[in-house]
Amino acid sequence: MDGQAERPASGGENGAIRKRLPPAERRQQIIDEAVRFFAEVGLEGKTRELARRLGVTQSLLFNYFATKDELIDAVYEKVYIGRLSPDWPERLTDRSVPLRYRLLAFYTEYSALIFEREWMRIFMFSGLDGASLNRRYLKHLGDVILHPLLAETNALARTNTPPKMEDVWNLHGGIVYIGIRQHIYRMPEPPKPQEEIARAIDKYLLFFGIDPGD
Amino acid sequence: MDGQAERPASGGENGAIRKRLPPAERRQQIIDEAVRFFAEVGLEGKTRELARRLGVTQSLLFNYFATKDELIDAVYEKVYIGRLSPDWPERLTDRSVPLRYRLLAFYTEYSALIFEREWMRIFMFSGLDGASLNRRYLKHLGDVILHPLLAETNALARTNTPPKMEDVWNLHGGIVYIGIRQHIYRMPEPPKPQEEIARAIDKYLLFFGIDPGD
DNA sequence: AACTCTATTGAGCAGATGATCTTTAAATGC
DNA sequence: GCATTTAAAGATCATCTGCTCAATAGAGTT
Repeated sequence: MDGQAERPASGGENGAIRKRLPPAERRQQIIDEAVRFFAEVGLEGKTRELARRLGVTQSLLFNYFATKDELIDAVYEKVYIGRLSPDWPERLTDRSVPLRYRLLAFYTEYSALIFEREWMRIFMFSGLDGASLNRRYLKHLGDVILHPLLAETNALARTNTPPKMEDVWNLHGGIVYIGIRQHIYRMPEPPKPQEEIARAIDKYLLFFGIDPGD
Repeated sequence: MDGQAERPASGGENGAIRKRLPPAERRQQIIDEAVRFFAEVGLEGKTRELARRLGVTQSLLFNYFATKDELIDAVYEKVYIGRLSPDWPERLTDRSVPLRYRLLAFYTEYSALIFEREWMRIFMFSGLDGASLNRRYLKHLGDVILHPLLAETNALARTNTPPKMEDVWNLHGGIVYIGIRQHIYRMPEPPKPQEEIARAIDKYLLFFGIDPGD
């Protein structure tokens, strides 16, 4: 009933011979492209289109992943894993360093990791989907980053209104929103994101009367 | 080849007679349900499922909307229209009122409008989709709200670092992020959103040395 | 060069999906 | 009560989509 079917590989667009990779390598190749693909079009992207971009047949995908959901799980894993470095909780609570520097260091590194189109979009797609990995990530973020950060702020706050968790979320959200604007809404990148992050942090510290050197 | 086909109406779940509404009313009913439906499952939600929720046949939808895209456009219109009240630019620049009150008034009203699951999620879905209405909305927001707001801040700022557009975006983003957490990531609602908004505003004003009474 | 192993292709199925068109029946006017 | 109008249902199409499986051919071994 078809007569045309798929027709990739065997020479294809470029002259590259793309057949018969070692399975581990092919699997990785598929995941890498799937991350780009799903980040661009969403999790409802079709396997045939993904296969076309890879220059392989659609059926090959199911040789490496039993179902599309399993492929998406691999994409989640690849994207979520390693996004929260395990040494941050320690560094954020190192009181030998002024809080301002700790915050600057954290958000400089963190924004470098998350202000990236693939991460931002897949995070948002999976969030809208209610993916459990997304919820776990946010809980983890709260536990190991934001909550400690509240404690650090509390330890230094000089105002009579004590810092609340919501204040930390506000700091965090204001910074993350830079990436949302850029990668979800595709607005132009702000001139100097690092500077905006620094200002957000200073705003936060000033509100609680925390000196830059504390 | 079917033998079963769709089978809604004619009594259905509840005893309500649902046939033969006036076209304008039916059209509105479809749009209303479509907003809820697409907000929940995304724009790739299937017309058959939407029809099932409405208790009508899938083919009826195409009696009111030529294509699914046309229905989605109607959803966009319903959701986006009236979200930015036209009198805000005026009220935001009324210098007889302290800036703090103007900001409080604006964000109290604005958050009441946008901290709503349907809006938040359809806005995000359409943003990820690159919908032109989404881009126009953000441009409009920048032009009629945020840019004037920068001018107002500038007029009152007492610090030597002048306010920048990015500062306004940071204020805005930090507030909007409250709704994102709640409706996109489905985290629990903060205890008192209004209070958090007030604190975000005060942080902003304090950073530029603007007195609450100014 | 023949042989083996298995990564990859090619063909196709079953169910889903947007859309079309004919038929049915609810409301209205006479 | 009957005819007319048209909202809604019912049937169905062409295509798409995730997935399966037998056939093919690339690369290493002998």
